[in-house]
Amino acid sequence: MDLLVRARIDEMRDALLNQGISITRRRDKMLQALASNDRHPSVNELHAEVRRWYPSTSLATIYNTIELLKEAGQILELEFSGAANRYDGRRPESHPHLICLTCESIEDMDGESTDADYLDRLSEHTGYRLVRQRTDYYGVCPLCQEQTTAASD
Amino acid sequence: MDLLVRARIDEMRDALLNQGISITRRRDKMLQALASNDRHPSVNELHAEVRRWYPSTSLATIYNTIELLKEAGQILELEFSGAANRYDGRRPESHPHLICLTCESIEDMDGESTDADYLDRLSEHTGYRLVRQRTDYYGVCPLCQEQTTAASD
DNA sequence: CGGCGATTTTGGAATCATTCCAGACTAGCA
DNA sequence: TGCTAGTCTGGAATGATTCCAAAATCGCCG
Repeated sequence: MDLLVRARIDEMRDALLNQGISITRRRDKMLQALASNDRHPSVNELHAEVRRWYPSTSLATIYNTIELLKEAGQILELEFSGAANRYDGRRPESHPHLICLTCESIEDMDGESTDADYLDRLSEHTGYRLVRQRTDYYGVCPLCQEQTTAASD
Repeated sequence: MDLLVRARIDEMRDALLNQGISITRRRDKMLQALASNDRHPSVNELHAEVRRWYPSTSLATIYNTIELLKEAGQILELEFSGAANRYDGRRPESHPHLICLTCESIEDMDGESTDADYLDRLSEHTGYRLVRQRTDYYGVCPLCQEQTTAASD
């Protein structure tokens, strides 16, 4: 397994333990699923993955674990109204994404994450006590562009 | 009525007419509601507003009109998964918002909107054909901070 | 004015992600 | 083995959004 993935899993594990939350088998599988998947999985995808090992796992457990991870600041939630939310467990700090409106793929964009300093400065300026940022770009990914072009020939 | 509001209503009206969409009485009220409300109303709030004039108006009509406005590029939709979507009919181009996690208020942030040039340059760089951007900052607004402080005394 | 076809609107049902909850289960420990 | 706290399940509840067929309305022409 990728060293970075393993490191990330440990990071999440430690963060949960620090909050007095135990790492059950299902939770552990979920951390693995999150750390090793860079496609920003939905709850259903995580559910399917954990089920491969523990078939009795219910959806509620996935939602529950996501809640715990959010409280520990170890997961980034991308909200959508029409479709299911998507999650980034690899980089929990705010960072920009490229979202394809056609195939619903989501990928991390180059560029650094928003750091606390920046939010602090902006908090000063706006009067808000800012805690996170969301920056996403919507469009059509290269692959979907190709397929559209091909289809119209 | 504010001149800018009136101008904005005309702008939306023209955009719809250009697409061959007629301005019915309900749609007209909805344009007024959108142009004169800077709180980023939800569908329910728009519904309530239009109902003040046409009490029989159904929710479906509001959703329907929003769809038309989206197609005409005349409204900005802010999606949320837990809560209702919110709409900005005053500035339909992508621009950043300040969102209060406590009272759910949303306000426009100072600063210019994302212009097409910027998206074009980023499209070049990423390979995506980008059409819009979402940038929002989440935190606690000044008013809610006050109230928290007061309550803890 | 009266009727006609096209568009709009209604109201209720359907969908679907998410949340809630009560009861069943499990792990760790005495 | 039995206890307790924490976990998990399965299903029901919630709520925003979408869908759809029937009713209402509009613009237009005779």
